[in-house]
Amino acid sequence: MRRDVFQAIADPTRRAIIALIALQAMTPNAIAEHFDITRQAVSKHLRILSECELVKQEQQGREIYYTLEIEKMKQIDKWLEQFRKIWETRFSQLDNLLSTIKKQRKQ
Amino acid sequence: MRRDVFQAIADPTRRAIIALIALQAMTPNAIAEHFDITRQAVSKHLRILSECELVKQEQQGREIYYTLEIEKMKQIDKWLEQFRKIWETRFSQLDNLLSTIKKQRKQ
DNA sequence: ATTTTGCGCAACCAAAAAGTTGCATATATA
DNA sequence: TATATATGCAACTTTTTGGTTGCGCAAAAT
Repeated sequence: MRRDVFQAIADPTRRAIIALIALQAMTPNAIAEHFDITRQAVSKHLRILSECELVKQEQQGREIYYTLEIEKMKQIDKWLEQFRKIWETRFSQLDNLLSTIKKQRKQ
Repeated sequence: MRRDVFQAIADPTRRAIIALIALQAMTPNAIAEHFDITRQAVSKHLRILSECELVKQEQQGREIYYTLEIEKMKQIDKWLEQFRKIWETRFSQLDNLLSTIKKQRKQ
């Protein structure tokens, strides 16, 4: 089973769950109330998020609170780094171009 | 068909293609040479990337060069922003904690 | 003019994903 | 103790995905 962070955030429901529990730990039932799908479907999403270590569980009596492992999100940030470098370079190139034009106009 | 950037980067082959053409525009055949899949499979991936506007095509005779629309990648960056805020807050909280401990040790 | 090459598109297939219902289990509560 | 609640797990269904092969068309090369 191919389970990575990128696959985890591919599903819009999962992205919504992530954003939801980022603010505070929640139980599957509480999460399910925010969506039009059954609790079991939410549970499945949570299992996928667990499998790629994006969430962790905290048992509290018969309730299980799910919290976001925000550190794992940095993995996406890290992958994005290479592109951030490119768009920053392009921006500075544009910046150079603009200042060159400016100089030429002064002459 | 639900086509967004997050779904586009879910597939590892697609992520590799994105990284590949980020550096320079390439034709489907040239891209396919980097992988163990057929040109048609690459073509399909390129179509998905096109549909969510992550790549654009440039016809040159019978060849079609695919280039990355790097601006679109910022959409992921933007989504990540909300979490970046959280982990930066946590970091500064840890920072506060550490400096508090430091102060207490001095007393 | 004929052949080769580069490409997209359609049909098909197997595997995976996303959802459902039903059930078992453990913890609260009456 | 009996009942209600919170959850996970298994079986099943439908849709989506990632791949294939086979085609047709247009541009290059021969």
